[in-house]
Amino acid sequence: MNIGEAAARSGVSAKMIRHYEAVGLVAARRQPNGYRDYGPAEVAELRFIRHARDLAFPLEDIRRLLGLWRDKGRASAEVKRLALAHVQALEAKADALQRMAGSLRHLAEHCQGDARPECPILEQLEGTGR
Amino acid sequence: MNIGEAAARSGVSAKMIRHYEAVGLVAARRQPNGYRDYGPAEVAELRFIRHARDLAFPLEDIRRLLGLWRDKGRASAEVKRLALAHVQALEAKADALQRMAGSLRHLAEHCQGDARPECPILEQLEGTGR
DNA sequence: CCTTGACCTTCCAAGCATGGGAAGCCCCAT
DNA sequence: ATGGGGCTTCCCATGCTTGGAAGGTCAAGG
Repeated sequence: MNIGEAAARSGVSAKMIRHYEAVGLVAARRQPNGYRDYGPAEVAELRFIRHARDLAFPLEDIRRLLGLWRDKGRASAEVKRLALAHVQALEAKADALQRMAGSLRHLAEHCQGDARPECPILEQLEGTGR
Repeated sequence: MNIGEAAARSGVSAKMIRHYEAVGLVAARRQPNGYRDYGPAEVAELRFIRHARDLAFPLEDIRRLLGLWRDKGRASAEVKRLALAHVQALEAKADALQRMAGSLRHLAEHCQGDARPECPILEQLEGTGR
């Protein structure tokens, strides 16, 4: 099948399918006319990538996950290790964002938000301290 | 003062100071020899930018915040509006990350993580659903 | 047979914010 | 005058995705 149908079936845009091929994630055969040719196996791999991206795995992680997935004799310990490391990264990021949101929200609560210029938010940003 | 000292005093790298100038955030006078020349006002603006970046404000928001900060007759309502919108964006991102971490952690908990190949994580990524 | 439109190909670029590095100029102390 | 450190500009890379331009390919219909 052509790239368009593979995109529709996998939920990965044609643009990204070409990109994943360029970075060596999913190889595609070629039809005589030069068009990329996909079978069910490739579509499944693309879907796998999409699901991994939905969990915000970076492409390098996905490369390893794909390798493990293809390897029927893999050790699930390896997969779990990757996954838990990623969970930690996600939680660290989420915490950082949550902290920023919290302190900014706190500042905003003390801002009148009217026509006058006084504003603790700007004062905080201005401050020399950290 | 030269860019190096402005960097040290503001906590913004010289690299980024030049970038902020290139995108029109903070203009710098020039010394006769072509070096950028900074005074306390510019250093304060750079510090302002750094603090805003510490709260993950995008540069476009910072551009507006800087404008409001310079405008002594601003309405704090405008600042508050910007801040709260950003808080929402931060919390949305944090929630998304937290959700991903949660579901991935859940999957990992059901993975034996031993030498055998069975792995619910890979099975989930493989799945056609969602 | 020829046109049209939908599909495919490649390459280039932007976006976000930051950092790394090269080539060359400027200034000061030795 | 020589060396070193700071300054200048310019290009490149990161990570992921999307956009467009210019052109080739194919099927349907006049």
